[in-house]
Amino acid sequence: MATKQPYYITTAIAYTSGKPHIGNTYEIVLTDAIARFRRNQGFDVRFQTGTDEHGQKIEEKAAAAGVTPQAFVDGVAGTIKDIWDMMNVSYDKFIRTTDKDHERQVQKIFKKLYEQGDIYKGHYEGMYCTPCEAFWTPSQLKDGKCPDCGREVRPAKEEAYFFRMSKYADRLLKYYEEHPEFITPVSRKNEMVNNFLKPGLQDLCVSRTSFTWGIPVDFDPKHVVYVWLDALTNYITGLGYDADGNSDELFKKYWPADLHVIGKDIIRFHTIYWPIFLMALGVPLPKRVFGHPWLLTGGDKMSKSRGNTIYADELVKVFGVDAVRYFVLGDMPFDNDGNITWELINDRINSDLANTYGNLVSRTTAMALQYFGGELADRGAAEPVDGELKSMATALYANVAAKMDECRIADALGEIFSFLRRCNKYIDETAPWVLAKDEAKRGRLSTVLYNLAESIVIATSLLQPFLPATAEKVFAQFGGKARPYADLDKFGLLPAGTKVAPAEGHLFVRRKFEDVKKAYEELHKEQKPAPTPKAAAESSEKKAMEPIGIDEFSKVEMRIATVIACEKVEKSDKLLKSTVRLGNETRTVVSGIAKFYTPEEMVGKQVVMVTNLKPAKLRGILSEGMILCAEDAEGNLKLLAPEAAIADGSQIF
RNA sequence: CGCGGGGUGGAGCAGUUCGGUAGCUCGUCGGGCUCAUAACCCGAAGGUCGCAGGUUCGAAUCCUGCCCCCGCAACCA
Repeated sequence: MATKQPYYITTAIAYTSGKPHIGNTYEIVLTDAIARFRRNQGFDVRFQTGTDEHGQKIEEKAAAAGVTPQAFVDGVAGTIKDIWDMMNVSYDKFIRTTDKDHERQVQKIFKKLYEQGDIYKGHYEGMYCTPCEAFWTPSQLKDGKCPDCGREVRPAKEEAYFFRMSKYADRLLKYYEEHPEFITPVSRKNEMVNNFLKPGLQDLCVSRTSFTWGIPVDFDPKHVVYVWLDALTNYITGLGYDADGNSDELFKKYWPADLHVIGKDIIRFHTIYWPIFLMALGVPLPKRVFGHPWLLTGGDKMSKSRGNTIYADELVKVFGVDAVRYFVLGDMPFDNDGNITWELINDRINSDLANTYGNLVSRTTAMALQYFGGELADRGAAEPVDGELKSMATALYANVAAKMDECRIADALGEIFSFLRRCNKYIDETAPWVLAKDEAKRGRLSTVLYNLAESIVIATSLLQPFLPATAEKVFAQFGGKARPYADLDKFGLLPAGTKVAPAEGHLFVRRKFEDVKKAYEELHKEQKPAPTPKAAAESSEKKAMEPIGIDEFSKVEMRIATVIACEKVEKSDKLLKSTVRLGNETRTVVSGIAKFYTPEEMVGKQVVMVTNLKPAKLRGILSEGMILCAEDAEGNLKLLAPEAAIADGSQIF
């Protein structure tokens, strides 16, 4: 191969609203493993990742933290990059949607699509309920009135730009048919076709006027470009795509992408909107989109409010980078969501990495050193038992590559570990410690150890994309070099006379779960009072608690109230509707505390209430205040109450 | 009837597209070995494949109905 074949692979860009958890981190590690594997196969790989930094949510978070949106995203993007780097991710480009050249291209793309008629100016249209601040379609109305509050609605419009999606639907369907591997796993394809394409594509809203933290539409600056046109185009702007036709060499070389790795939740955007945008731009479509499943904790989705979030850096502190990489890669099913808990990780690391792999390396090293001073040589004393080992070794690469081609990463690792187990069995079959007792069997003993070392080099070469740092350690012990993938179909390339070096400690340490638990608790003890300075997102959130003057505080009116009646809000699982007495006035308050208090418990309780909060309607009920609660790290809520009973309506200051 | 995913031995998962003896890893129990990280190797127990019908010579797999769990959406002032 004179020139290497290019291979362009990307992750979704991470949203900079906060510190990414292990589920987000999984995606980047997964992509890294594929990228490294392709490099080892001889592809000229370009691997791009980055951050998605615009949008209303970020604008709000930044405001809450008292910083500019730019300062906010700078902090979070830094945190994300730190985590990616910690995980030993070999990306070539880290793009941020606030990069100037990206922003400029998005504006150009928007304009181009507008000028050629794919984007048009329109408006949301519908029946508007002013108190609810919501649009309704005629079919949603109940007896011609707001389905939420039952009040009158009026026709209203809000200006926005739209992309004409339906125009390209037929071409997209044809592309699906001609490229059956485009959507991986294929089961998702039907979902897309049946749910979105067949019923007819709706035009997509591509601009907003309700917030400003975004890329302005240059010819109509009260609009900012809305999410997908901004975010998805990173894949081409990161290669230097130019809407006017002056694209960089990089773009010409690497586009179309070979693989977009994304979460299953955004498959729709990558397999419908993204290809359609590209068609409109006259740019070739990516070859494949892999929608990976999610990592759940104990079967539940990770979320901060649930308090079950697991972060990569915590896991790494306890287990090490490669062990964490191994777990997320090796234990994730292809099509269904995977499960991650501290106990599962520990079990997996102990049995696979420490027992099967680490111990294999360890015992082979020990015997080579003990019997031959570390010197390896195949003395030609082959026996029939060797055959099975060798044929499995030489077939391994093809099997692993086949799984990798299907994006079945866990299965690829499974192939390698089956082989490593076979190696352990080979030791038992050949019983080198028995051979060692008989001087006449010395040749055979040497051959057996040579075969083991050779097997370890082969397996480790294939493990390198998954466990890069570990692989380096093993190569350092066994001849210093990885085996080129082109040579993996041969057995016996390790030069005679290669010296096995003693190990520097164990590759992976076995741990009892109690010890892991202790380490975990230790970690959380430290973190609570003093957050690590590294967690930029968190520290910037803390900034929201900067000092305020008494004048600002006194704007908040808080009073004591007694709950005189309380019921669950129908069809909601978090809301309680309480009627409270505030001196000679009664009010209705809706609170999200149903998970922690029953209506019966509430009645008769004295609570602390914010009384001058703008009333808001929740689930159709007007809430005239806010009952104060304290929240712990797990998201549990406890009501605040006066230390002793006091008259309703009493002021708090 | 808002949308979607799922229910397979104690745990985590394959298998379901194109029906044909239910498979893997871990755990448990018994045995072997001692080079090795109480590791390794062999063997065993353990499942009416959520429930009920149906199609079929035959269903985890196809059809119908139902139950349960989870995610999204709405709601967390």
